[in-house]
Amino acid sequence: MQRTEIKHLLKTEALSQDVLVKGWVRTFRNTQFIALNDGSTILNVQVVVDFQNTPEEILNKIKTGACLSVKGTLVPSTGAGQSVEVKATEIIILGEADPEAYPIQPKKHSLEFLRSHGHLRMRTNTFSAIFRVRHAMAFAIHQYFHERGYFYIHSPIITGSDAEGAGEMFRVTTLNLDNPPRTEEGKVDFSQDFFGKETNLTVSGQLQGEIAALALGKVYTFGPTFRAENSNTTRHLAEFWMIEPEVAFNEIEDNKNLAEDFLKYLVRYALENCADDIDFLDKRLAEEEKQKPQNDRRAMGLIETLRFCTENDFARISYTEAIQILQNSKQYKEKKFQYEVEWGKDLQSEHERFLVEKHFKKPVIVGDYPKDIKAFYMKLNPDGKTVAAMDVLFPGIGEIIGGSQREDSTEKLMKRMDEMHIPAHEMSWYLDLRRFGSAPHSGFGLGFERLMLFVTGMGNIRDVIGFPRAAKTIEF
RNA sequence: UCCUUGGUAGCUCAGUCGGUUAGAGCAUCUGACUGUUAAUCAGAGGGUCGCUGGUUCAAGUCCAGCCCAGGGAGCCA
Repeated sequence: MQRTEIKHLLKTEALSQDVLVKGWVRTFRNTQFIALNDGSTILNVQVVVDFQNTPEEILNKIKTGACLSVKGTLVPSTGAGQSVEVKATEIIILGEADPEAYPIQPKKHSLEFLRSHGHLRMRTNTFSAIFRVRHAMAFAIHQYFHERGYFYIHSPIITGSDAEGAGEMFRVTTLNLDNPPRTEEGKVDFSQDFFGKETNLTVSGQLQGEIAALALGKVYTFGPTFRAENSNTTRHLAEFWMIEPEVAFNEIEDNKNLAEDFLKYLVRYALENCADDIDFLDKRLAEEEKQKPQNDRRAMGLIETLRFCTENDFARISYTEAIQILQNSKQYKEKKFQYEVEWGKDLQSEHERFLVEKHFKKPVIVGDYPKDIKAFYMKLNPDGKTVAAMDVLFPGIGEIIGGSQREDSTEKLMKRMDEMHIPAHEMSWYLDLRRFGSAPHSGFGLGFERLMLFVTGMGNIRDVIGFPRAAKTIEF
């Protein structure tokens, strides 16, 4: 007999037909009612046990976490919580779960506790919901770009370029670290390493994306990204997934339009395609918020926040305007900001949060940053002081997207590289993109897990990736 | 890396001014009940108080160092 997935079973008309379901016990109530879940949906199916005619040794093994195969008939439920249920005729224990030893019991567990039992946490409602949504978001990303004629580019994981300038890198080597070969000056001789030079894990697929965009027009990458920063926060990982579209002929405004349309599409996709899971996560968040003091609570619930995001235009301001808004704020005048607000200095988290959560109360795109606080490849504006950069700031998360129009003038790019001490000889291929058939082009990077934080309402980035890698954290 | 708050039963936490035998809820086990929705009721078992050292007649409680975790900051997506 074919197994029916619970997701489909719950939408089936109950006509006392024979069915086979398999799944894991969530709770066993009253020696009679099993809440069974098989991961296909957050919803459980209720299995009704004829306990008087079921052997004791089977009944004793129906415990939270145990895996069952159940044959029975699908009937309308007389109970209130569900429309259909399975009257069991045969129960087979596929895998026992000793309740004395199994850590996941039908009670509220803290996220920290579940994080420390990472191999079992996907069996909970919260985490199964998160990972179904994560799949849906990954799928929606490909669908969005595919429908619009973008090409998916596989940027390399190992890079020989050390000029990407996005933080600390993980070294890739096959050299014997106990006794590496040395040059005459006593330095490690990387010419004897596997690739014949120093290599690292990628910190960005952007530069390769630019190569592809200036040939194929519209491209994107979606892959793992590695940063060896010793950062210990709720929004940083050492290994994370990043989406980086890169588009020839797009100028900075086109880039902002793409970012806004893309994010709204993804959020709408989650609302439309993950309703049960989002609904659960909405309730979970509401429960969690209840525990907090009144003025620490979010202004809106999860679903409300997501709808709001899809229905309203993002605010768009320049860095210079942002500084003015901050300097005219009550907080600034009352010296409530810990860090200085001054043209030329980067916006701090507290400033970004003020703009998004207090002033505009919606997503904000900040553009035209001072050139000195941004990367060398960003296009210099006519004022000679700012660059065509853009950061998309989201409530509760901060920077979810960072992007820019790229400098397409060989001369200006070389000047910037010189000023920022980036060795031109190592980047000749990058300069060639400007030297031959240069074109205006733009792109951005979206942190996949930061998107996941927003869509699921979770607070810690380690809870929206299956197997988090961070400083001093690597398991499984 | 810095700041900050924590570490007490399987989990979540309480533990007063340093003072007798370290408590509660949930989970677990046993029994009762049997159309329940994290079922309910009764009872039972369960502790290296993060680790090391110090102060003291006496330390879960005070002090120092270390380890681990949460939150915030920096860096960034």
